[in-house]
Amino acid sequence: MQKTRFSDAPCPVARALDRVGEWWSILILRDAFQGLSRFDEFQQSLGMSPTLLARRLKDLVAHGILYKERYQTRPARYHYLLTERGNDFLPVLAALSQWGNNHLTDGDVCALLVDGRNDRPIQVQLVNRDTQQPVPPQFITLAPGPAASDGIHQRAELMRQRRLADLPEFTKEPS
Amino acid sequence: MQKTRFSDAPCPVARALDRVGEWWSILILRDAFQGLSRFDEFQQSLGMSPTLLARRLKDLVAHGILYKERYQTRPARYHYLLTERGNDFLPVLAALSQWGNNHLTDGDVCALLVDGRNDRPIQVQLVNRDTQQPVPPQFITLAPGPAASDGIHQRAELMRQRRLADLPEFTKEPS
DNA sequence: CAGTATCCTGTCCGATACTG
DNA sequence: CAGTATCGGACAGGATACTG
Repeated sequence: MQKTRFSDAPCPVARALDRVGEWWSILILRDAFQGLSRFDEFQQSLGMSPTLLARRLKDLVAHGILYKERYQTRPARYHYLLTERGNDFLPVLAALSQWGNNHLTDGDVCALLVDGRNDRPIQVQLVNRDTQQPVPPQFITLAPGPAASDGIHQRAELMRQRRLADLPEFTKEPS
Repeated sequence: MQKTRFSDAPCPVARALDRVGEWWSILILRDAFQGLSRFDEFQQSLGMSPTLLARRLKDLVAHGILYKERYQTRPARYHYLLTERGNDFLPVLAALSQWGNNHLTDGDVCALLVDGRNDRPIQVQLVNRDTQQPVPPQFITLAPGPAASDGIHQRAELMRQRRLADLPEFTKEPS
């Protein structure tokens, strides 16, 4: 809305960051997935100023990630709910949460992904779209698509060769 | 390093954002996964000022996501490679990329996830960790872990009930 | 309850210039 | 090539007060 730094970038990652790149936006979405919907619920949970919260909510609504709905007429009460686009954001949150839990906590895990039907833990995984078979991360490349520039194509090809040829290089740790 | 806004937050998402919350950090990682490693490669690809790039690289190294290595002695040449922690970040990038491609492009897909062994497209999926079976997103809840507060537990339980009881609510689109 | 209106500050970031 | 030094602007974000 007010900022358009990467909104016209061809890269989907950059475009995504243009929509949800602000810290608070992602934390708001996290809370939305945990069931929060009202203005004051977000404010209390996140401890942010109403001004900024209003700004972030407005942006998320403008980008079609949340939508605002009046759920009560007298007095008027609103809540913010996830659109389909917003719901589709869950895997990002899941991946972020999984990474955070694996690498950034000291054993005090505080948020887990579970299947609400049976409380089984969930894991993010990368799978072959056709076969549904899991693919080890070291084989995956962020390949450029049709809209990418030539330079990117060359880089990507080089990277793929490297990863396939010399896998140990990519699992090596700093000395 | 210089900022510690959420570094002590119990939520893994918040902690993750504390490490890679800056726009450029994620874009640097994206490029790292595409094979870039040298300072000037990043700079040229991202078009950012050397000052800022140095700062971001330093942060990523400090957080153990990249590591700096001299690959040539005379003259000294360095490159930045992904640590294991950095490599584990791929699912996040994948999820972000998938979301961006599905929702934020006008058909001009520019980056795809593929299995480098056979060029098959990759998809991010949420699966049951034990059975490896895919779980539909609407059943997934971001449940609080042991370290979460009571309030969060209550919210989460409420959310789970809502999602399980009234699924249509969560797939509804704005009028 | 659900925000808006202001004011202020930190810092993210850009641009340019310079060094081993 | 691989950065550091410095300056300045824009804006995210904080704090407080106020309204329907």
